[in-house]
Amino acid sequence: MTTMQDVATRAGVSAKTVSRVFNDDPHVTEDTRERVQAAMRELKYVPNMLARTFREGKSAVIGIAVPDVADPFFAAVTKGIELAAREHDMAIVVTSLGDNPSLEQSIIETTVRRQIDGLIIAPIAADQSYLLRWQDSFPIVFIDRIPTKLNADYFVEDDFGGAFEATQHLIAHGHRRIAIVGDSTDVPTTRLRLEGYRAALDDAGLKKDEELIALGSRDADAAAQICKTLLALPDAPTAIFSSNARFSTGVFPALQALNRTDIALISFGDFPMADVLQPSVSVIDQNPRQVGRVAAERILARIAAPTKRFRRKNVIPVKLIERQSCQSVGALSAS
Amino acid sequence: MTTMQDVATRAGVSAKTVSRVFNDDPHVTEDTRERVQAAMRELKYVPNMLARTFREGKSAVIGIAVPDVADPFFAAVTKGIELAAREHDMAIVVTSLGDNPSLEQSIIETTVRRQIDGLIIAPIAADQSYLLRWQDSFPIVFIDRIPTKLNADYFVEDDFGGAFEATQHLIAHGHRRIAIVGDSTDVPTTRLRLEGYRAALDDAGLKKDEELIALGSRDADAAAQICKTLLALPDAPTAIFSSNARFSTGVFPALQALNRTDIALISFGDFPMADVLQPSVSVIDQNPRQVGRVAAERILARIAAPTKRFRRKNVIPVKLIERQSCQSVGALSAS
DNA sequence: AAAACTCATGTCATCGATGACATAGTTGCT
DNA sequence: AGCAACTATGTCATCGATGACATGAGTTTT
Repeated sequence: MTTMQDVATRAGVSAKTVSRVFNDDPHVTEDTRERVQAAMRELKYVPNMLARTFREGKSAVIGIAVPDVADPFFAAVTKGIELAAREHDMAIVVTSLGDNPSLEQSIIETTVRRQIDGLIIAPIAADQSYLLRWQDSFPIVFIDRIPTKLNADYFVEDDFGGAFEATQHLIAHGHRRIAIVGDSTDVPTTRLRLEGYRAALDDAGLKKDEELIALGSRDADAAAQICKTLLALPDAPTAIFSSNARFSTGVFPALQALNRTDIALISFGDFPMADVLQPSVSVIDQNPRQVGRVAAERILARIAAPTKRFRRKNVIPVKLIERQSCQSVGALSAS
Repeated sequence: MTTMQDVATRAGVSAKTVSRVFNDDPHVTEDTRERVQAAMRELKYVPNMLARTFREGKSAVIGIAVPDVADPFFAAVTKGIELAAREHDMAIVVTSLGDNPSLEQSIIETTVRRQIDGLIIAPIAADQSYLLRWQDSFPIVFIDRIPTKLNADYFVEDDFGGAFEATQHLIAHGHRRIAIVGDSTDVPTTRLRLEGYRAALDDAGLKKDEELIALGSRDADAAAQICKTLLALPDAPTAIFSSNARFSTGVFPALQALNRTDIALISFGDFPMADVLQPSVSVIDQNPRQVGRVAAERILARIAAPTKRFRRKNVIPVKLIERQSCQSVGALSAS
């Protein structure tokens, strides 16, 4: 590997001068500059970022930790972060936390040792207090899920509002027995969505039936399974509110397999092909790319102005995209 | 930030001894070890990876460059790489190349400056000779697309075979006018798939009609558009071979919008919900996660044994997943 | 013409961890 | 006892780039 010293020797100057040329320092004669640049070209000099960043103590890297990079939602978030980061010559190191909350801390800590300049995290555990000690080393921004036992910036979707709207939408279409399918209430997101669901039922004066609250699934398959159980109930639901997109990709096929596309479905979170399924699935759209972008911009803003004050809690509005899956049976077949 | 020197002072030893304790060097008395460990705990010492890796000249990072991290295929590849990398305590830095080939080189070069230990790339440009000079610094592995103007390891799917099989499958279902939709033949992948398609037609003694070869689209929307054009042809195709999954997510809705789900469709590359669409879409499955894993393992193997020889060209078999979209009209409506 | 000032360039130290080597103290063996 | 072998620990240099400061040559000022 070619170093500045190599270039310096070749050009007959000191390493410092090479550094100056490289960094466009005006205090270099045109003549020297050209000789150095020629030497750089000949030796194909490439700066060693590791040395530079080591000296600065910073790595020009933003760490990203999400439950699963392959999940379309988080993949889109990642893309949003990446695009924003690139505008500031920052790279991103990405990590999947998986679904075992007890591993979260150690996975994060290996990331953090790399002297990242900022961390964007969608946590899976029920306690992020371990991040406290890092907070004055670099900015930390939570996305999708609020931090627990820690104060930090966060950008979350309007979980309560979205769930409320989704449920209300089902009610408006005449549904009275509405089930909710989701993961664990350990996840703050799910908790809030459940609350939104409950509030909408209350609002409409509907009875809340605990047997229609089907939480606790771990993946799409489990969601599909629980969906079958729900429909086998003596007093089965006529509509399902799927509290996240991942589960919707399990619930929809389950309904289809049972030939029960008469059951209304609405999903918190858009998902690929939701608009071309039959029936197309109404969703609460979260704009993940935007979430990623604003989170990254917050990190960058905090790096640029460490003392400035920012709004901690940021709720990103969600949008109901109405498709066919909530239409009443009559309306659907008539279409 | 706490350094080894801080810990050393606190424990009344030299920094080197702290280093020894940290690295489990046996030449430390139990007594000293404990004092140092206590000091580390009190000061919450965390090693500075940047310093370590700078000294080693390596960063314990694998660089990944793909056209788009948010694309489900590449997201899955990334996941596969990440899981393999983590087993070796390596992090991944991810970069999207976008769709402008002329930017590829500069994007890669910013990644490469970070002294990555290996690079996994799915290129978008038509010339990777610029990577030549890096080849003896760290292993480079191509995925999905073979390198151009460069010799390097690659792991690609069986493009020719898969396309052949897909086309043959359509022929077996009675189709005689089969269109192919894809991006540019600048992409080797597409070129090979086109060849597979042509070979299958030849094999069956079918006439190859140039107007059915609809390449050149840049995204799903363009693919949808071209699909409409195809169907408006006087002698329109009865089947479409979509040469990649991304485009299939454009073609399918287009067919549906035109109410032409009688047109058979097969997709090179599985995509989310393909199995629950109506009709469900037959695909050539590529197993992206596996592609990611083997690519990462090759990187790791090359790092571990720099002189060992490996097979350069690796073709990963693909698998036809038969669903409904190629069934003849009669069969489908009867199902 | 001497003093003051510019400007190009160089020298040295530094960032944190760690190899190479040094040193002082201890144990073991004849 | 005397010397080798070993052990615990320390000192120094190093990785590459770059800030702080130094130097020396040339230029301006009075």
